[in-house]
Amino acid sequence: MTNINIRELARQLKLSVSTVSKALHDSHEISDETKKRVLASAARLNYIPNPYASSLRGRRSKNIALVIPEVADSFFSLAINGIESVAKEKEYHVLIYLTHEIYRNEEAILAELRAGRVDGVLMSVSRETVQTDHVKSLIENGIPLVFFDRVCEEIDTARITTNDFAIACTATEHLIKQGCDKIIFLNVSRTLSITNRRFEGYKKALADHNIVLNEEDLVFCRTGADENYEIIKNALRMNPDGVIASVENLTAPFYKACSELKIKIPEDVKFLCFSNLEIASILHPSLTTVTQPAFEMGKVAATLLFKALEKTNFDLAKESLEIPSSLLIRDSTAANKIIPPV
Amino acid sequence: MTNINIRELARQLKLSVSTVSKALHDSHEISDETKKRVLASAARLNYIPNPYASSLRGRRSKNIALVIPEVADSFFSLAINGIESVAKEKEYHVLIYLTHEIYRNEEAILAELRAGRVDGVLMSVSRETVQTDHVKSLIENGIPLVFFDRVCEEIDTARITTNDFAIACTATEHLIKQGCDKIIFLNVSRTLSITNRRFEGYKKALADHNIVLNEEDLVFCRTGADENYEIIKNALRMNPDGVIASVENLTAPFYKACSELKIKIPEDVKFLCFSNLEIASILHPSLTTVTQPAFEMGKVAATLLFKALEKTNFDLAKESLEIPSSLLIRDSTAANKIIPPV
DNA sequence: TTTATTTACGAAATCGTTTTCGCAGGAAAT
DNA sequence: ATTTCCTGCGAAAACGATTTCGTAAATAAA
Repeated sequence: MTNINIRELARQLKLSVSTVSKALHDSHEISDETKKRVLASAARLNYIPNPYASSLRGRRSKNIALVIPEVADSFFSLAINGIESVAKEKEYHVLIYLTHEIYRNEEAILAELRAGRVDGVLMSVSRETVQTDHVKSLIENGIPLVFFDRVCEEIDTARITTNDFAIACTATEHLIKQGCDKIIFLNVSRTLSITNRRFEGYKKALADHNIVLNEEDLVFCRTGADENYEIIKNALRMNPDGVIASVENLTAPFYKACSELKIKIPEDVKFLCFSNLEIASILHPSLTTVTQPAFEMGKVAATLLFKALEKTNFDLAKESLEIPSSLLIRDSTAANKIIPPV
Repeated sequence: MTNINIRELARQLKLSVSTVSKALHDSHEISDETKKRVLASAARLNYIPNPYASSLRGRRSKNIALVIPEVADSFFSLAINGIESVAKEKEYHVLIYLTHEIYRNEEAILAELRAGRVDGVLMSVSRETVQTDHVKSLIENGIPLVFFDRVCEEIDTARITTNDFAIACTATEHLIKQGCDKIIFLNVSRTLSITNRRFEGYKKALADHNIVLNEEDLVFCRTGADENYEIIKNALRMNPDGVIASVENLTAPFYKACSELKIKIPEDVKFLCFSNLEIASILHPSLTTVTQPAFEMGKVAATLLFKALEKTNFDLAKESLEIPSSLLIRDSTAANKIIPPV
């Protein structure tokens, strides 16, 4: 029924508990013969060490936490795969926590983690996060944390990001080259570093091409698909010829709004989105995306965290890394055919 | 730096460790005044009990495991939300494990879980799973398990499923009513209970309408999008007028294949898919789906698991539940216009 | 007044490992 | 022949909480 423990194992082998433990850990103190006996017995009896006893004694849990806003977002689900692949290799376990983009959830989660349920934390902050005391407090408690994608700039630890500024600039220039000069930027948060960096890249591209940025060109969306649909419909009334959506889940409301308003993509308005949606290529028109290296970012973040866990004196603060995104040009930003002058 | 423990807390309060522990657990043995003092001190010093010590002593971890094939699938990401919502309420933590549809991964994960890292398990089996010894062994170790969506029929525990058979029948009949009589079924596994039940529902509908089922009408896909694209292209050469895809990730290869072969949906072939994709409605044509109550299923499965954890003598085997899916009819299965006879 | 009961707390055992330390006994060195 | 050094193992002390049991004082019952 319940699991066998090391004492019982020792009793059956007529050895002491400490000898068995050492044999299982392949200690040099134990003869090869004894080791073989112990391992054979352990396998036969299906002995698995109690993880809580090990953690309590060894002060390491073999758990890491993954703190993210949402899981129903392709960036995060791909990143999880990257993280899981590393964790599995290191024989670590992954605890998943969702903030649902709410700061006080994030705060409560990190507070709980301070107790040591996990050895380290991988995190992407919520849209609302401005304060960072909860993160500082965790790190001060000796729990290393690596940010990926959505980071807190002021925290001195590793940040795995992508080139949001540069790629947003490139993407905006792409729209400009395709003939746009009234481009709207759909943001979701005034505080989120990544979308703000994307916005800065967009501004840079406009400035470089002497396009004036009007206040109305920056539109803030919310979390619900329905409200975003309304917000986008409103935004489209300003007759933009290009739209950049800073997050994936604005795609559906955008396509719907265009369809409702009989606005044609890309003829009337060109559209591109920061997205990892696999299905972007079968949308109609197929969607031009800025695609982040989600799996890779997860993998690198996890690898770094494990380095910090394995090596002492490993300074995470010196390990930030930027992995480039790619602009995948598809039909939603195709140039209009030039009607030849008569 | 490191967390304060109960001994230090007791020292500062000039109380014994046991008194402090009891006060924190609101024991009747402790006076209100002392309780107040202890709670105040604990809050001030940011005391959080070491979860491993508690788990070791109390023989419960406050962890549950979620074992699923993939996270990059809308059904599972929505189900995770449902599960997380319950876990959070119960102050439990969720460990996530991915099998990537590989049986031996599933086996290794469950073997590890037998040691007691978690108090209970929520699981959706991989495509490859036929044997069930790993599950039995876990349950025999006293760890309750609840299946959701993809279940093992022969294991005597709670199964949260949806009406795969009935809804597949309904969906197939819908295609028949729309004028199809050569309908192909895209399956992914010979062993997976849910897609097989869907297949049975499809067969029933065909039989009810006196449509002969040819061997070639059942097509098996694989895991990679690219190979599925080829498989589907091949299948389309049989000129079906209807296609049912039993899992979500066949949508993209199907649309691509049709586009490549210049086959029009729904004029040349009507298509529907078992899917929770939110953007089904903005595909072109918008996609008719059989949509499972993913969030609800996750939530119910988790709720049931917690009941089993809280109550003794709660018989999970008697708690299986079926929650109906819905057929969301959109343009990909629209009837052809009837060309009036001259 | 004596005895029973309640109240409020502390000492110590316990959960299952890991690790430090000690100690035999044999081998090697002096 | 004595001392030093390995080798292989066991006893016991952690890790930090919970819980059982014991007990002194205060109160209630007799």
